[in-house]
Amino acid sequence: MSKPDLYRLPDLLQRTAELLRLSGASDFKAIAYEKASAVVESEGEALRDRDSEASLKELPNIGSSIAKDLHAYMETGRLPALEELEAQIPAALIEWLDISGLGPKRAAKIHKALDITTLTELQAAIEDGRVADLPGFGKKSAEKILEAIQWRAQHADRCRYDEALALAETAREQLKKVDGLRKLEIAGSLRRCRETIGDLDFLSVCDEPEDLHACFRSLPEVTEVLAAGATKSSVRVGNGRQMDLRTVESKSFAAALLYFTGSKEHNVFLRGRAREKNLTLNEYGLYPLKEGEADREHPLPCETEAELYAALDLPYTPPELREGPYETLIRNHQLPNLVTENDLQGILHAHSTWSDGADDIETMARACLNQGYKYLGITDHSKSAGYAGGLSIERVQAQWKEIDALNQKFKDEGVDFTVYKGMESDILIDGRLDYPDEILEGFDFVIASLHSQLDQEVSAMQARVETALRHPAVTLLGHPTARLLLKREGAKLQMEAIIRLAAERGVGIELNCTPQRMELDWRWGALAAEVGLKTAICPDAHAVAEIQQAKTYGIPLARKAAFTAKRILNCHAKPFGEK
DNA sequence: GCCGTTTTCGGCCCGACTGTTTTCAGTCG
Repeated sequence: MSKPDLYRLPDLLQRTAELLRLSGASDFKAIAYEKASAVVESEGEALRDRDSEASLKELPNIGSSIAKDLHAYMETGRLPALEELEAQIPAALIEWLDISGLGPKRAAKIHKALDITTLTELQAAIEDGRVADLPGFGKKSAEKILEAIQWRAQHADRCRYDEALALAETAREQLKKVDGLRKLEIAGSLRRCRETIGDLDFLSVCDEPEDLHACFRSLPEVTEVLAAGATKSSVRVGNGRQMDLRTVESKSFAAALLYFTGSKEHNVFLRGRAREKNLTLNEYGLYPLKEGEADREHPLPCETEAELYAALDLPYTPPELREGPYETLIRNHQLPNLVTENDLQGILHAHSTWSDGADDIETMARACLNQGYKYLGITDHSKSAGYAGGLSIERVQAQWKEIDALNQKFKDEGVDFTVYKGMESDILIDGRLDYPDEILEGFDFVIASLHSQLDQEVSAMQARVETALRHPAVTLLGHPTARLLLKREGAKLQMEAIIRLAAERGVGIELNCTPQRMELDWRWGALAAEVGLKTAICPDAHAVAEIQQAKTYGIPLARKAAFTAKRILNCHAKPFGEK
């Protein structure tokens, strides 16, 4: 019998937790499964070495009950705890948990009282008044749930990082005008630089909180006010996003910023750490514990997040790394020194009018020069990309001549700037590249990318990409899955094997920072660091205006994926060595 | 369900807001 997939296991445990909540079990029992899910995820393939219940039980947060379950899974590919729950609770009910305002308790209550399981039935039950009549519910609750169901049907529940960033900046400009505003920061997943954002969170200190909140609730983008309290306002804006504004006292700002930046898991970690130090942490501050109670009279004087981390004997953890498997590195004061904007030396991966770019090579190059870069690596499309004006061999050779002439021109002008001859070559259906080897050898660097036939079955797709990675001319693998955020899932690849092979071959995997792509996905950052994978921050610029994507989106992505400047080709003065 | 240098029982991170109540449960972050 083949071995069960371990990568599915964290999801199955997560699902168990959700079903437990719906079944009315103790919330702590559900939390126990969530913790187990995190442990299993961080163990990865190493879990296979634990082939007995006893050795599984040695893992943190795995007790005898879950150990038994995990062992059963490894033997049979089935999780008994989950199967028992699935026998009791209809699968459709899990969807109810995606309805904002409807949690597990009330979902279970409606389900049991009215004997309904689908969202359609739920909607009907609200519309004919059955939900409002239930004890503990009312007209208003029912209406809110209905609105949430309808909204969910209309909007995706997240937006891209770039959209959220633009929205946040616009709101910030307006709020800044309020008199008495002393501090205003964006927190939440946007500050953590997630590639997609659910809600936007603002945190403020203000002498006139009522004015600030009134301004917030009347921003032109606001379509609905969801909550209007003295220190917290929630609104819905045009693109369907929710925005929250909280105001705190100045002395609580650092603790609140930490708290509202999250992630939830990181907060739990920090609170646990505080307990270890006989302290307690909440969004108002860090307090000594006195006989098990917080001594609220004597908060530790921390004005910045860095001081809070220091008080917990931890290194300052950049927001980007406040999720993911970094707790051990944080504890051991071994966080990587993340790349910053100032490390970027040049631009790699840009298109010109030779293929589907809007600007010619010299225009692109001079724009890079003006932005302080030392080089530009032009990578137009290869000949199979007919839709994008891919270059024939003759046109490649003509482009090389133009680049040589341009480099000579810079030299004559006494300008220290280089244009590198690159190519974004399609990876053909069988893994070959788009030109014969003697042409490929003529480039300074080659990015191999998937652009078409993305629905190949897994093993063929895997072989296709691995073949490309083994080609000696390949410098970088471009946007590995070719996903489009919130639109297209992308190619199904076994990314771990690809990252390991790329590192072994000395091939990098690009960080494509067009906001629709944002991959290599940051979730692979820890593995990439472990195997020493290289990368390049690639704006995939099709016009001068898109060069800035390297800084605006690329740096956040690279930081979130835990890259140091050293492992990033275009953070070096000579990105391809002395070639 | 997991955990333990006061604990094998009784904790488990904690506060704001809302709606349905008339003191609090549920949800969210």
